[in-house]
Amino acid sequence: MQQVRTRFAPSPTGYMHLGNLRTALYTYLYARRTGGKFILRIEDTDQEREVAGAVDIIYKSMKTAGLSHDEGPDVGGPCGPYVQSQRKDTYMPYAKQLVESGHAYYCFCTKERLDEAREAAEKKGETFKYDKHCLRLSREEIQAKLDAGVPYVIRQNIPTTGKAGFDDVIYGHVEVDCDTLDDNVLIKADGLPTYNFANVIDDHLMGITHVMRGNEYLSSAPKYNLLYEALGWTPPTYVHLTPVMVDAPVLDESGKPVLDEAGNPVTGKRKMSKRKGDPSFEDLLAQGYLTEAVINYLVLLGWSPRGEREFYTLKELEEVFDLEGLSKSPSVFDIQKMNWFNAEYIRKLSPEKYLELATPWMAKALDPEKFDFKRLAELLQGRTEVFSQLPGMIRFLAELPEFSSDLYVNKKQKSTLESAKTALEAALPILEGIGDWSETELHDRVMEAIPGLGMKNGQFLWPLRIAISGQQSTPGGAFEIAYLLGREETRRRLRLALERI
RNA sequence: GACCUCUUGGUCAAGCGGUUAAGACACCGCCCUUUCACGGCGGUAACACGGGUUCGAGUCCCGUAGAGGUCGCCA
Repeated sequence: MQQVRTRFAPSPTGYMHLGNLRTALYTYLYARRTGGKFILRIEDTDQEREVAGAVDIIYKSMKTAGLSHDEGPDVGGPCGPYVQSQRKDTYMPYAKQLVESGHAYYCFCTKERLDEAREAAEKKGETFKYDKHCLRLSREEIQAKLDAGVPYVIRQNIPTTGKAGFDDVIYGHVEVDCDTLDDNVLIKADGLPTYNFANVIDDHLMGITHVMRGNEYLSSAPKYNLLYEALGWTPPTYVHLTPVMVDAPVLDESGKPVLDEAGNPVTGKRKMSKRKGDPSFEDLLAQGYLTEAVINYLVLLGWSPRGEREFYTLKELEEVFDLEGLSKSPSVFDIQKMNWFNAEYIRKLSPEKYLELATPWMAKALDPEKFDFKRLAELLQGRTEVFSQLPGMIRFLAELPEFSSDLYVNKKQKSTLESAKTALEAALPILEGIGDWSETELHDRVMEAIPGLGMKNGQFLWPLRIAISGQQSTPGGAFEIAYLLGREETRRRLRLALERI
């Protein structure tokens, strides 16, 4: 059997879409699973949209995601160059070949003429289709214009009758009437190929066996197959992947949320889009998501291993990924499940690794000189969903927040304003009598004193924690918080609380 | 508008003619507990609709509706 060759062919936009990353992931996994080759190709035939440094971002994202390619611009390979703008000269001969065989033709129509025609069609409520105007030109007329240097494009000559179709692994056989298809531009006036042409030529020349890409290409795939036929080539196996969606508030033209009769924002599903504020892979990493978690979540968004297992490393995915598990319908990116995956991966980190990753985030809220980050990290690890939440969780240690006395009242802990006051009054001397300010000392001295006060543990400890933290929930109990704050600050906060209660 | 595609709980999804229609996230309740979280146990919640085919349909076929995509000298 022929060796599988897959390719990921992004155009350099300056960031890695989550949808693109997932496509890259599936493409990579399929190659690895089958023992094939994974190729990276840069599709930069649109000179006007060039973004500086964008190609480096692609390399970087692929690298951090762990998707290593066997061939590509940076690592080379037998089918190079792997950047389309550097392959400029390879396309024209094929275009000319198609012109010779009647599958393509020169077109000298100006943009103005086309725009007018497009507008006119639109006004009549019709779909614009190029009218094959230039197909009627004689050989001599064409040559004359060419010699005169009239700008031209080369268009695909699509039959006016019959059907065009292709087979897709996910969607099966798809077929359309040729007369619904437009004569695409193959070679632009600047001499560079369009995507429509370049992808066919390059996929063939690079020996791509499985074309995996977003299903926005589903409607144009029949045209590509026509090209393969015209060139006498065997089409690749197509795998059209569903888009990654988000369920987000619908915005009107001015960017304001659309409201329903009740005044609630209307939400709707749409494709994820960086431009509309949805996070890219880089954004997620910057917010403190772990790449392993992102990969794991993403791979299951649109693909199912059909078991109950849902935790996979990249290595493990390379063993089990298949095309059969790919889904047909779009999937909605759910940040809650993403967070859950992230939290699970964070819990699995070694304490050392966690401390290392959490330190910069903790330092945004606390002075590392003044707080025991190691202990804090131990308390925080099981409670971290996303690292960016950390500063907000620990800021109270640096500065006591304003809080209402209502916080002292807790039914389950049997804590009332009165019992809280009693507890705090009793707590002060106990804490002041502690010699070694450690968690065990704090724990032991306080716990042995509570029964003598005729109180329940919760009745005493709840208000104590509230008094020194000012928050309903904290990453740790009263003893941990007291330890982290230190003797002086704990005493200061306790006195303050007694004044205010 | 035309063409193509899709449709199982709020979300991700299993299911490939016979199941009490899995599992996960989220949500709710209980337990554990000095808070929250973790963990354990339990719960609410789905086959878009209408016709067929069949002894039997979430699974096959046809309509309808809804959703997505395409209709660029962008990719």
